[in-house]
Amino acid sequence: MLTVGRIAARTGLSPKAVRLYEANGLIDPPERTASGYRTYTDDAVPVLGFIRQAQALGLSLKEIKDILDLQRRGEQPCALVTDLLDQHLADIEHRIADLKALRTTLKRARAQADQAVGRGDEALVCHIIEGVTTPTPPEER
Amino acid sequence: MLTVGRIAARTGLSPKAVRLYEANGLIDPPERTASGYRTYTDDAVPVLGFIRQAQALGLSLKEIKDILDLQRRGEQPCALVTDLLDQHLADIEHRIADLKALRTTLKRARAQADQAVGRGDEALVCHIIEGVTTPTPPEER
DNA sequence: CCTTGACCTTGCCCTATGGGCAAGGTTTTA
DNA sequence: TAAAACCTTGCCCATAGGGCAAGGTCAAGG
Repeated sequence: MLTVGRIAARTGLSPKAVRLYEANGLIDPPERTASGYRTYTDDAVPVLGFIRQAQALGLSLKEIKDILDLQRRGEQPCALVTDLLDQHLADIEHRIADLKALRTTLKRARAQADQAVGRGDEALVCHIIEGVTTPTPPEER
Repeated sequence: MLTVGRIAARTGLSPKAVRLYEANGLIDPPERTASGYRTYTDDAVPVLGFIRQAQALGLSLKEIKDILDLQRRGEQPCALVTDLLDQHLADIEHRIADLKALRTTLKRARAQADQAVGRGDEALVCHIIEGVTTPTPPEER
C-alpha cells in the first residue's frame, strides 16, 4: 500500500508537495484507510512524474493543473501545452535579456567601485550605487 | 508638508511601498501629525531614491536595509556593497546559464511537439512533456 | 504486551514584495 | 457644507512549498 511518504519517495517529491498537489486539484484525492491515511495506487505515480517534468520545464502548478484538467475531461491538451511552451520560451528570452542588461549595469557599478576606491568622493550612502545609471528598469514578468 | 502619497509620487514609489520600507526598518519612522498622518521631510527623498536604485540593481530589501544600517551607524557600507554586487553578479551568471539550459530544453520540447503532430503516439498526458529529457534540474538560487 | 521510533493527520506561520480592499478618520477643494 | 481625495490600520492574495506543533497510527524489537 502506497502511503504519501512512499509515493513521494518513489517520485522524488516531498510528502508535503504531494499533499499540496492534491489540495490544488492537480491529482485526485486518493482513498483513505479507516484511520485517515492516504492510500495511493500505482496509477498515481506517472501523474506525479508528469507534474515533475512539467515543473522542470518551468510550468506553474496552475498551468499544469489546466493541462491535467483538460486531459481528465478526455480532451487533447497538446494545443494548450504548445501554447504554454511558446509563452514560456518568450518569457525566458525576455528574462535572459533583462538579466544580461542587469549584469551590464552591475558590472559598471563594480568597475565604478574599484575606480572610486581611495578617491574618497562623498555620497548619501554609497557612490557605488548612487552613481549607477539604471538604463531600463528590468521589468520582471 | 510631505505626506506619504506625495513623497511616494516624488520618488516614483507607491505609498504602500514607502510604508513597507518603514515597517522593515529601511527608513526611519517619520513624525506624525496630531491626527496620525506621516509627515516626511525632504531628507527622506534621497534615501528613498537610494532604495530604488539599489532595488534596480537586484538587491533585496533585507540587503538594502543592511547597507542603510551600516551607514546610519556611521560606518562605510562600500565594502558590503561591493560584496553584495559580486554575489549578485555571480548569481545572475548562474541564472542566465540556468535559463539558457531551460530554453534549450523547451525548444527541444517544442520541436518534438511539431514533429509528433499527426504521428498520434500515445502518452499518459502529453508526449510533448513526457518525452522531454530534463538534463539538469535548473536549481534556482 | 508494551514501548519506541517512524510514519501519518491537520493546521498554522514563514519566506519577498507589495497589490487590493475594507472600514473609518482627515484634509482639501469646489 | 458636501464631496472628493487623501490618510490610517488591518487583513487576504499571490508561489511552492518548509518547518513546526499536537496528536493519532503503524511496525518492529524486547
